[in-house]
Amino acid sequence: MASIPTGSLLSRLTRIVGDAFAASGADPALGRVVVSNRPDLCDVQSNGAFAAAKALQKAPPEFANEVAERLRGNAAFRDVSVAGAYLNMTLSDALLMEESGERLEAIRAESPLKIIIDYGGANVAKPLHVGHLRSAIIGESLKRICRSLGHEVIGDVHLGDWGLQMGMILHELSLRQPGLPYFAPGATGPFPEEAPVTLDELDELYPSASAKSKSDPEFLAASRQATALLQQGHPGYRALWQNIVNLSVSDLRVDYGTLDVFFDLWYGESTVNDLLAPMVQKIIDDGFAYESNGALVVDVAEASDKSEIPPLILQKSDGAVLYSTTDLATIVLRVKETNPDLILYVIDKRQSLHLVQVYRAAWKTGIAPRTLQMEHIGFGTMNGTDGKPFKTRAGGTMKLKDLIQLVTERASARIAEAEVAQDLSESERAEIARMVGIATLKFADLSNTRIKDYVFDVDRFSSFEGRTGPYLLYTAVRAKSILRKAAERGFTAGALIAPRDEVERNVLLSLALLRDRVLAAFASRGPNEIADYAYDLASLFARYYHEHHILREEDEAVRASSLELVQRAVTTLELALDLLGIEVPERM
RNA sequence: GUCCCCGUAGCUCAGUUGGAUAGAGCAACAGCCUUCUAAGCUGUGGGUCGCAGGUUCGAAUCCUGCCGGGGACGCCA
Repeated sequence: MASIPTGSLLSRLTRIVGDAFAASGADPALGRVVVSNRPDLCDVQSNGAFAAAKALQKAPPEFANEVAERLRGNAAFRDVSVAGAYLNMTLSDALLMEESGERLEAIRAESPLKIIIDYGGANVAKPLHVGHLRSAIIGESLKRICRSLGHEVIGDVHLGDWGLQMGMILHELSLRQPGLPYFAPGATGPFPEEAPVTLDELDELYPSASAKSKSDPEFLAASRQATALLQQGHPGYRALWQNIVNLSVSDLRVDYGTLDVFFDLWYGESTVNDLLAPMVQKIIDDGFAYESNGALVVDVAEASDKSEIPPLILQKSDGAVLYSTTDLATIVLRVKETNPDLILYVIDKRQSLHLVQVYRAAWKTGIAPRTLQMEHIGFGTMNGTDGKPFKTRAGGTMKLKDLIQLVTERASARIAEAEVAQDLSESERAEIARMVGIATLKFADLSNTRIKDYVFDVDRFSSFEGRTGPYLLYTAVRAKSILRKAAERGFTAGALIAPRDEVERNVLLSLALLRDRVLAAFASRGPNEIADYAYDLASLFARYYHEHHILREEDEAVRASSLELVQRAVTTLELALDLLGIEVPERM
């Protein structure tokens, strides 16, 4: 163990065991090492002996014992035993101590990928509501996970700013305030710099227009026409649209900022407007598009499809484009600007068919090289406790702002009740309350499997008990508090000594598994793997500091080692939480 | 109708890609605050993994068929 190992703990052990498998004539891939599901027996195990023995036509226990014998000399293990044909390994203290450092650099990709993550899903002029929460939270976490592996990642909010909803708003405004200069026939400007409505008015405008469009066909037709005019460059509509976008984006930045969600690009569907016509023309020229029922479409069906995949619509019969078209043009732009290896679309799972159409059309028409991977990172619906899509108690749509305020207020109340951080200023306590509230929301979301619907229970989430974001923060904050008090007393961390008991050992093992969990989370695009890990580590650590009073420890070497362990736990826990997009306060 | 996703403890959810005795939190019950923050820690009880077949040395996990829930299926996003 002289050289600094690279990779994760399990990949390193898999290499060792794989070599032993190979030396016994078996496929080294069968020597895969996993965390033990029998922690009473061992730390890690390899189950490949069954399959390897079968291939070699040997008795499984015999093969397992042969491999075990080869492994017994290795300094990585304190003990290697065989049960049936399970290969059970207990790690050496030296290995545990060495691997329990954070060392994320050991798993950085050798050839980093260029990745674009398309998340957020905000629509201009529509307030963010709880339905937007998941895309923002999952996307932000994936962005951080990808970056931690050294990939070059660009997060793009991809605003919905070019579709029918804009036409509805423009038309509604033209009815309410027909005297505005934007609507004067033939007007070419100059137009006002500021939007003619406030944010509050805007919040009310879309729901109102949307409702009208459902009951009033004339209104809908006029909205469609306004959409088409906007897209074709009507000067007044464009000016008004820009004013509304600016107003809305400034508000979105605030909300996303409160959530600690940060985008590198604030592009929207409109960004690619100038690319649309040439793109469509080229698709026509190349023979991929044809007219069908008045619309211009591209076939994307394939012979192997289990059900019929309808063609992608490039242009509606009224000449307007829709999101299929802007999504395609967005790929044109992304290939041109970034030439990514991978695009992740963090979008509601119900849009899977749409995305399949887009990928296929992009590959087929040559817009995307075949080497460009595009993946739909779908997620389930956030439901209320009744199992139906989440609504407020009054039955309305809950705005994200209101939800954030709600969890923040609960956190604030808890801080006051617990009488903590009373020496801090009001604004500092407010910031802590925000962090606790955001941790509540994010951990609740990210600890669920992405693809499944989940129940959003405000009462449960803001109770802050048990397996919650606040629990993780609390554990980390207490650990930090120990370090702070140690520093006040002049105690310093020192060399780790061998773990004294199972509790301490379990913390070391958990710390050593961080890199494996990050790799697993990347592979599955599943932040919940990190969320599970963070909770496991936090609860093991909580048990540890309950059982070992660190500052009262009189043996200096033990105390220094314990402080080192606390330091590693804090670093690792904070890192895991950071990958989830969760910030840890100093106090709470 | 066709296709996709889901079904695990009373409730909300995990389950390391096929491994041993299926795990957490909440709720219930019993302990622990002159001791580094009790938003905590320890313990107890609670399961035909929707049902039935199949593949395998081995299945909550893979295959088939049912049952139940959700979703998608060309001019909304």
